[in-house]
Amino acid sequence: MLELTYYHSNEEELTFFAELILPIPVPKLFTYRVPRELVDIIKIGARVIVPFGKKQGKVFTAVVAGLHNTPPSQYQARYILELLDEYPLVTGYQLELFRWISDYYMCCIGEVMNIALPSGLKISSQSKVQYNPDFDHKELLTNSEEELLEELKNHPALSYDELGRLVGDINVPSVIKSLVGKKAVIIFEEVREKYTPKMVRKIRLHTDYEDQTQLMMLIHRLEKLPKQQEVVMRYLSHIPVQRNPELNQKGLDKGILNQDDELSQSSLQTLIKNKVFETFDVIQPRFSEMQATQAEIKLTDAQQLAATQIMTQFEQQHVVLLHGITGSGKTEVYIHLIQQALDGGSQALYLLPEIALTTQIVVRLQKVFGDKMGIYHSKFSDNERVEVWKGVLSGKYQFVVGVRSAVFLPFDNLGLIIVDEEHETSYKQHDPAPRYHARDVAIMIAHWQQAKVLLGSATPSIETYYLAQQGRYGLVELFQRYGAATLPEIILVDTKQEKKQKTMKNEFSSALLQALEMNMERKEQSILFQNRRGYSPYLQCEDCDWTSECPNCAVSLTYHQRAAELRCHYCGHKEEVPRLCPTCGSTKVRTMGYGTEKLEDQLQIIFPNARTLRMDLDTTRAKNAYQQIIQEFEQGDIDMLVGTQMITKGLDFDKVSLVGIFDADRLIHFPEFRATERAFQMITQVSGRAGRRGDRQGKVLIQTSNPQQSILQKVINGDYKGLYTEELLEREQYSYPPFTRLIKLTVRHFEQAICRQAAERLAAELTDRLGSTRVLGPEEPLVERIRNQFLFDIMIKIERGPVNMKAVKAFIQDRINDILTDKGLRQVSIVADVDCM
DNA sequence: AGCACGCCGACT
DNA sequence: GTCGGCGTGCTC
Repeated sequence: MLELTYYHSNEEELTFFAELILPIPVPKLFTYRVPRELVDIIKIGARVIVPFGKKQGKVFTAVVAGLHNTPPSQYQARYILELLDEYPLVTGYQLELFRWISDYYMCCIGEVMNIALPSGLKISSQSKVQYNPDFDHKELLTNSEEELLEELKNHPALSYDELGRLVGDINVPSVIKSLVGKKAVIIFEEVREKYTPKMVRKIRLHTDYEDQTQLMMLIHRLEKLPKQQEVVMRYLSHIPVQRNPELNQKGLDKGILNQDDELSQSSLQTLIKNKVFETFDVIQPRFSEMQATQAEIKLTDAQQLAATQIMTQFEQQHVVLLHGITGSGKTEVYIHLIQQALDGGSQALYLLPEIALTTQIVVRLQKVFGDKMGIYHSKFSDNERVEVWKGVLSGKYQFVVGVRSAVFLPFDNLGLIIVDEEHETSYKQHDPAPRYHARDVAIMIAHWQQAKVLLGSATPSIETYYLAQQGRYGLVELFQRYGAATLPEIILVDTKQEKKQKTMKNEFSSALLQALEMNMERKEQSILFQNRRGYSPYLQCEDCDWTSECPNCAVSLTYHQRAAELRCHYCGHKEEVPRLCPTCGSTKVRTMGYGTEKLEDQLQIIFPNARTLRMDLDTTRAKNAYQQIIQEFEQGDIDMLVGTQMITKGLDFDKVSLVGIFDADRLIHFPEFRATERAFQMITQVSGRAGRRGDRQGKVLIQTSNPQQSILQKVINGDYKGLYTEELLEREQYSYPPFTRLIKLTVRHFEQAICRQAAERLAAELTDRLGSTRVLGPEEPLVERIRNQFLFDIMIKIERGPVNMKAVKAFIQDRINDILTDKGLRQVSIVADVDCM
């Protein structure tokens, strides 16, 4: 008896449970039972496959966040089906990071994991439909059922999505449901490993012939078979089997032996059949193994000084801001510091905004770091991203250059993180959750791993510069342009005046036209910046004032001439261009305002001989289009490049000596508290594209209706500090960052009244506790309806200082939950954006 | 997020 | 009368 009791209790203790992160937006972990055979090998940070929900066969990939032996009291835990990793795929630091992000950015940990893991690491099941070959009651079927079944007969198995694409307007789920009832089809869950290593088939000489005598005999034996002999000789010319048997074991790409003629292919086949050669498969990395070719980079005196100052400041500070003007050669300083970090045995991460991570910079870094460097970019395939993840885990990649999401890679020994173009808003993820800021996350990670953070920018964000001024961050300045390059000359063109004098040609001032013409004569390139894509932002009828508007959103429809359609930039809605005014039938429908497309059009009319290119979201949608345009501009005989903010970063062209900026006023007067800062940053950035040439000063022409505006004066003088001082005063006066932290709550609903009601109640409840100075709104955002959902914004401002932000966020979350569970306010959705931008 | 269960309008 | 619409609530 005693013994039985003993065994029993022991068995209970041996039952282990795992706390799992599942990729679903639910604010909790899920408890699963660990099968006995996995108890000893399962580890925190490993991935597992678990069944989930009522549906048979539905599975998810989850990550183990904890292990214990306390059985849940409220429910029966289900068993983990499979363990995917022998070693943790997610490090302890990452789990801590996931938790921190979900707390700080007010989202679920599953949402964090979902964004953090490349999808190649997440296996999930998908319902598939298959034709039942035993079915023979065709007479029972309706038309649409028959149509669906026909498709299923022609394919092995299809998902609902695939079926939907094959058969136009059939309600796939409901028809499938009835087909299942009639036993015409079978549904099953398919689980598919997404990551597949790239395999190459190689051949090597059979081990027997590594022996010299054997090899000689073989060659002799092949005297009468010249083709085969030639193949063997060709192999030996690539692989000196005698001198280096290990090389033989590594083998040779099959392609190399039979690349030029097909006859040798059959000879090779025979040799393989006769066991002279053997084939084998090896995993090949998707990234070419590039060796470093440049041992060291030379720093100018100014760069060397900056590097030394940064290192000195790192002794006191965890974060240092490198304020260096465009073209001052910050990259060399970065490379130098990364090298130092790697030499010290730690890892390094170099973050860049998406559009700045170009081939130009990658090639430059590869020269120095070779195959020690991983690249993490959204344009890369899933398989490639999985390889970088695993490469960081295994230690293959000590250094990664990447975009925002690279902060999620499994580093555990970072020494240095560089956040270049620190002020860039694309570091903040907008949608979906987690709405994280990669710069701030990087600083958190560095804090845990005792790494240093270097923020770089020519135009730092006000927040960062403020912290540097406060002494919270170090500050190093680099104001000398690299080489003999000088800053461009910036000229303000008064469009109001030119309009009065009737010297404008369409959107072009005479000053800009003259400069463009001169540049063409000199065979130098020009860049024209207009931060608006499409032909014109809206159409308008001259007779009745009708304007083109999106049926789903509260915005105008943009006219795209090339595609010959009207498009909504918010929901993607498209419609045909009306020939006559839809309301009054007038023919006087005009394009109003202008985007990049219209500018390109007008350029071609004004300069019929000019070769122009356009770079915006519309021309760069294809996979390599961005790269192609850059290459064409660099190498082709292109005179002018018209583009949106895409052209502001990462492009270093030698022959660009003129930059034209349109509609500066629209940038400056955008109704948003960061507008001035943004405008300064953007205009300064674009201006930096000019005058990179050492021999002659570049020129920047800014078209504005009010050249007196102080921000433009500051741009001309490169007066960042002036801008900062002025901005800071405003920010303090109106309680904006850096003096406060912002949390924006967006309330959405299909009915405006319900949306307003929910928002008003939420705002009232928040104000009740936080006070009316801390809660603004609810207020209709600039676009008050998107995809037929009405929006209301509530802005919460919490002053920096002794405020428990955790408690504030918990309170806000409480109030949100209160609204969401209210039966009277069904289907309201509320999104929190912490540190919104 | 899925997905199933469950309660009210247009069809045999 | 049912079929199927989507609103509601749960998932270890």
